[in-house]
Amino acid sequence: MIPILSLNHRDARPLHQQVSQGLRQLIVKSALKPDDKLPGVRELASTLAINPNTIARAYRDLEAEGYVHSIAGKGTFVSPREDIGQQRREGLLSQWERVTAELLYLGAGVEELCEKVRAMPAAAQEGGVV
Amino acid sequence: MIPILSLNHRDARPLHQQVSQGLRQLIVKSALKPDDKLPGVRELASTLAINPNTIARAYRDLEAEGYVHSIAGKGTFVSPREDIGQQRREGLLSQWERVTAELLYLGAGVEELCEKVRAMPAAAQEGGVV
Amino acid sequence: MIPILSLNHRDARPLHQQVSQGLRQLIVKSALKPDDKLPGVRELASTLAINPNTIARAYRDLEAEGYVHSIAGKGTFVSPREDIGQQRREGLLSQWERVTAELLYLGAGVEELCEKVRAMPAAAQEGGVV
Amino acid sequence: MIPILSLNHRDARPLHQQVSQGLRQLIVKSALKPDDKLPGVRELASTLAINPNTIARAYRDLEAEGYVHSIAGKGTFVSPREDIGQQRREGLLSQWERVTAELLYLGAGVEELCEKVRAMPAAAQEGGVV
DNA sequence: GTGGTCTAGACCACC
DNA sequence: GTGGTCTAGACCACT
Repeated sequence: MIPILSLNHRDARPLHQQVSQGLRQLIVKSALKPDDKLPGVRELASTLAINPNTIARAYRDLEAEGYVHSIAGKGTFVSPREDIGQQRREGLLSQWERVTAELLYLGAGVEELCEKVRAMPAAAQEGGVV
Repeated sequence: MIPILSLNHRDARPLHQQVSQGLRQLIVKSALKPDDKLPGVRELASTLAINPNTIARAYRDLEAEGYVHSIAGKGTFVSPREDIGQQRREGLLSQWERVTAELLYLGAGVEELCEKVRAMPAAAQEGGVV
Repeated sequence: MIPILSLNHRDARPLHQQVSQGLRQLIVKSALKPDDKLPGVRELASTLAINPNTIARAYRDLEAEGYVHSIAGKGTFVSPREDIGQQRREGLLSQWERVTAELLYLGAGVEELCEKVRAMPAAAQEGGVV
Repeated sequence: MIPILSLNHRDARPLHQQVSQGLRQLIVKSALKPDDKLPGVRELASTLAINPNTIARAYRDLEAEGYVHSIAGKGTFVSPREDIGQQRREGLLSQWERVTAELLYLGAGVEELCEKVRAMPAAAQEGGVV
């Protein structure tokens, strides 16, 4: 029982998106590493007390992005970083540029943001890249 | 022919959101400066070939965020930076942290991102004040 | 037959505002408590004999203020007090000061108003917790 | 040149409402006392650099409420408090109760509000009631 | 001519 | 069945 997800039933976003984003963050922060097995659809569904269809939808979306891959009869596993689609990379980058530009407009300092970037990967790399 | 927005009808995001985001970016990049007048609701609607109500919704949302202010009978105008609500600032920052973490995981270099940040405000200020 | 709202079609204020204000008052007076479900958009619309879009607009505005939160596919629910934005608090206070000053000018007694204030929360709490 | 009004051209409210509210506040705070003459329509219009029709509309609304009275050929004058319509009194009181209830719900203290009420009339009464 | 409101009716995603 | 989106078209108030 490695992965812990918290659902916010008062969040406007659909549940399947909350699930997929939560798992994505666990992967990104290396709490789930390549080849780790995700909990089964029914198992996770009962843990979170929601419909299995919702979990399945989340897994399907993550698979389309390249974050995980399913093997029939065995389960769903974290994929290596290299499998993540270029499409997602590009989308993320343009989103990042939009958000960063807005933050700067709103008065965030250039160095302030840079420091935040530098402080971030420490945690991720710990358990990530050897 | 001041503001150019491109809509993608195949995009999953609602049209009104694409419109508001596009305008927000124009403001953030100083292509639209405080007190500038936005195109009229009907005018922009016919330019983009969508319903005026959709534009009105976008304007209303931007107004709630503090990016613009509408005056019945006169038009919709860009507001000064200071009017933008604290709520939006906070939401943006957490979004930025999520996206940045994911980009780093996907192989983006810390210095690469920092350089992008540094290069950004230059462009914004250039396009603005000349 | 939980929530009762009365609309005045001769009132100068727009319908969606009458609806949102009415619901806000029900929340403030604890007739609707956190996590309570508001009537569905179509349901309330047919009860009040107005268009569902108008109700949706009211719900959306209340959501922006933090009074309620909507979940697609489930419904609209009362949010906890803490979710209400600081912006609204500030606006209310300045409005309260204007109105109070005018009432005092019109002959309302200081102690008379104070007594009203003191008498108020009692009613709210009584109707709430029993 | 007694009365000073500041218009906010970025305010969403129509100009005539800003004018009438501004004048009402001046009366309420005894900056304008009964029988004082308001500036002429054209005079105030040129002072504020707006259309005379807008001023005329504001004066007309204030007259309907009983705050002022116009004498053809002479001008517009502040009326005694007694002339202010019962209708407005009632409207104000119900508005005050709504706003007060909401402030209490949002955490304002009973005594905090009472103190504000007590601190208020000091300024008003100075030049007001003998 | 401007934004704001309201109606009527349709379609979609979510659960 | 829920809320969300979008369209089409009408009317109003403000400047």
